[in-house]
Amino acid sequence: MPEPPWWTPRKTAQRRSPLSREAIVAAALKILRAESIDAVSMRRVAAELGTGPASLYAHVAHKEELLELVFDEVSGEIPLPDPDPARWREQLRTLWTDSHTALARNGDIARVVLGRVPMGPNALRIAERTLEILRAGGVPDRAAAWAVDVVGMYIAANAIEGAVHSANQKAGRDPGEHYAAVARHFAALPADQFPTIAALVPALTAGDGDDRFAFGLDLLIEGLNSQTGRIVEP
Amino acid sequence: MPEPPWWTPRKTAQRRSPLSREAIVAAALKILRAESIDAVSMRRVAAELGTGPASLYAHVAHKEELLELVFDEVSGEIPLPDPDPARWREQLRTLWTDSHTALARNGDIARVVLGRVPMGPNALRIAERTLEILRAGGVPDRAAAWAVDVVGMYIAANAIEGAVHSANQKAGRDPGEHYAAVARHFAALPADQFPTIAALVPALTAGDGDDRFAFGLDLLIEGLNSQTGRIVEP
DNA sequence: TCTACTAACGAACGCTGTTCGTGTCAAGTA
DNA sequence: TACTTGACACGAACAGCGTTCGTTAGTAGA
Repeated sequence: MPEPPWWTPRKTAQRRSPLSREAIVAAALKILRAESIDAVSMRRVAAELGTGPASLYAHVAHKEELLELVFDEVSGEIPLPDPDPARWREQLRTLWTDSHTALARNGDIARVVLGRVPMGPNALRIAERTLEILRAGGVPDRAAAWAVDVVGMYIAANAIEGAVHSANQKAGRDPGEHYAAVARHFAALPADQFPTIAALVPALTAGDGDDRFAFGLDLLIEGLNSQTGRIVEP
Repeated sequence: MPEPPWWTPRKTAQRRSPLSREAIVAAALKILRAESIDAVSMRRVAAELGTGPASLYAHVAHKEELLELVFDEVSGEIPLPDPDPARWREQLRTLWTDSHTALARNGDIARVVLGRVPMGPNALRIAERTLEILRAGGVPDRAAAWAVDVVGMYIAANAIEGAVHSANQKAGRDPGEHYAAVARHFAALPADQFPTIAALVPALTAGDGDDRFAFGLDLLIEGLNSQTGRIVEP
């Protein structure tokens, strides 16, 4: 029975792609790695999966929730050491450096964690292990608890800095040239107002992001070490 | 001489408002303080000045440049101490705490500085003074230079965290209830996988943002103190 | 008085996150 | 086997975004 030609023809009954939360997170992570967190829009993720933006909202409440899921996925890449009381400082340095590396490797993902306590399963596993190591090292409970927070922020801030840096590099802007321009600008500042900056230009432009991260991390760990065994009155 | 009626009549020759970079920055800062950095759009700023968004681009290159100008304006609020070698640690704590306070008082402005070295005149004045104090305290050049970077990141990350927190508070969401929910969630975690988190719930939820900021700042200053006078081989 | 020039501006482009209503398929039930 | 129900994919739309283009208006200099 032929239908009237002005009737809308039925859609071709093509099999629907089985969309899932995992597939959406994977697509977002792919875009994040290839470009940046700004490139991760609901439309881009949907296009990556061959569908429209509205389809994602059946599996994910907001864009923010999606980004938190991506963050936890990235957190799963961080290797967890078994606590060894004799090597607690070394273990913390490794764990925190690995955390920084994992975040920095995945674009500006660290942006989503600032201002929000990450509570995904992988993030909690890391927090648990970190607290165990700190306690094994004799750091008092409250210092240990706050250290997780404080160091987490430090790691995130550094990862963002590193991500911006490598994004510039990827965009073809030469970071060496940038640093040289900064150094020139510092050296050209009025000597009567900025004598110390001018004198410290070599120190200010020395080292890369990883060196600076390690420096700050050592300060924090050294600070924690000086708290071991100390009784803190409430 | 009457013109053909289909010709467009001349606009009423009204006096134009004198737009300026300062006025634009002031308007942006006003919106930032009243709401958040997300509310600072070119359209909102223009509307605040009774004009359209295109008019701003004669005075400011991008939105980013505008935000950097706003950041430097905020940096100008931070009081600068005169270096006193005997009190260098106390002076650093004051300067850095004041920096944190100034940023936290102005919404999420700290967001603009992550991934970017602030080089406005006020930011440079702070860096200069900070380096002077560090040197007066006997901190080696490279450690002093990197400390400015490292502590700056720490301050910015904390200010963002604090801003998100007070934004939630302003939006009517009770932060106490939020913390209680977090504590309940921690306590409800499977005890075999997360014994330490469960045991440390009181410590994990103790203190407010300022307490935690001060704790981390003390770790950093203590770490710097342990570097004074130490010769670092290149 | 006429001419350059600068700044203000209206309109538009292509993008964003999110919602609504519709459409379609698959499983459950009579 | 026929029918209902529920879940979910999806097109279209909304209001907002940063930025650019071409035009217009007011002013300073010749």
